[in-house]
Amino acid sequence: MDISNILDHIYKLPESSLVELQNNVSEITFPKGHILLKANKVETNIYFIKKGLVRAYIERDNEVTFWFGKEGETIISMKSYVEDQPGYEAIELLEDCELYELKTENLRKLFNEDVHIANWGRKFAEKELIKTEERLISKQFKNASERYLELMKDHPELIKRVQLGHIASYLGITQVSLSRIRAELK
Amino acid sequence: MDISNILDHIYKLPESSLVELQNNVSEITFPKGHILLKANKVETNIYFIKKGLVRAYIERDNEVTFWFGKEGETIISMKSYVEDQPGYEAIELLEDCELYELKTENLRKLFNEDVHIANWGRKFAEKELIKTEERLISKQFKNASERYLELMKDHPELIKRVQLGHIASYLGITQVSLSRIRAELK
DNA sequence: TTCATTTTTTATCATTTGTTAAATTATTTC
DNA sequence: GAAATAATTTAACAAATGATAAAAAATGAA
Repeated sequence: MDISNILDHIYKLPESSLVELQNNVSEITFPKGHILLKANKVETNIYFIKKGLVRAYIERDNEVTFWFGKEGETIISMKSYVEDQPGYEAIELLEDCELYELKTENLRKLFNEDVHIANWGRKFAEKELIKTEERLISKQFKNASERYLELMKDHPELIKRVQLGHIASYLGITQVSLSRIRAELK
Repeated sequence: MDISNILDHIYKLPESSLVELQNNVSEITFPKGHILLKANKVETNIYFIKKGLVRAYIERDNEVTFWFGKEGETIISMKSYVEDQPGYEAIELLEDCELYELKTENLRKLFNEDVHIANWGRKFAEKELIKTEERLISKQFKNASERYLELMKDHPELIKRVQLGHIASYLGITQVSLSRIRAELK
């Protein structure tokens, strides 16, 4: 997936602003298993996924995956990006990845200089917010089995590309529970 | 809580932009019990709470409260605001309220004209996003009793101002379960 | 292919949360 | 303040999910 498509898909930018943003982006690749981002560190970049699959997770006694990112999506440590503070999450590459890298510092400059890019940044946060809000509500309304069916419906490819342990923790249940749910659906 | 404090607290605005925003805001009051916003309707305003307390909820067979707003906070139907589509939530006033009203249409104009206001809007969405993300993670990590303790710690005043049925549904459990949890904590 | 390792499933029992109904306590209205 | 109404707690049982362990299946490496 091309960088201009990714940027434009978030919010339609005038050509000059799009070019300005693209000028600050560089390409980089990492192998499967690479830890792109460690917890408790301020991350100074954001990334757009050209190709591949990643997960964001938090480690305590257990390890909880709370986000998957695939082609076209943005990898961002919200705490770093918004508050310049260390984030709680780590990012692991689940497949070999081709990424576009953008320095947060440069993006901030563009936010202050270009009203279109500022609105692009606003739209990005707003869309992420709606997605997160919908997940929260889904968690409040639905039991584990309903949430699994919802995920199968909305993101069938994830089930194929990601191992069940990660899916289970994303759904907020144990792997054993997910296995049981799958067995009951047969 | 004064409107300039509320606006400024989200993101420090230059005086001229602050005035510009304030010029589009009017005051309005509603009594306790008033339904400010109905589900499945495009809401054309956003509100800032000068005084009072509200909740956002969704109705299905049961009724689930997923947000409380108090002094200084912003009442917004994200679906309406971001996508111009009917929202799923209703907003009920839990106390008599004094609100500041701002037409989404006017705000959108300002976003396109004033880079500071665009960044103000960006910061607003980003901060809401972090709050929502933290709630989602709390839901994924903690059991009901831990979530109740967390709420008591972070928002002790809510427990006093809101009846337990609403608190319970906010926490994602039944009122009976919350009662049991409270009994066990004694 | 074969062996070793990892992932997924199955089974059993424990714990948490849900459901329903009734009892108690608090609040509102007259 | 008394009666009516609403909110909260308690109790008993049901359902969902967690924890642990072992078996089965899938994957990867030599």
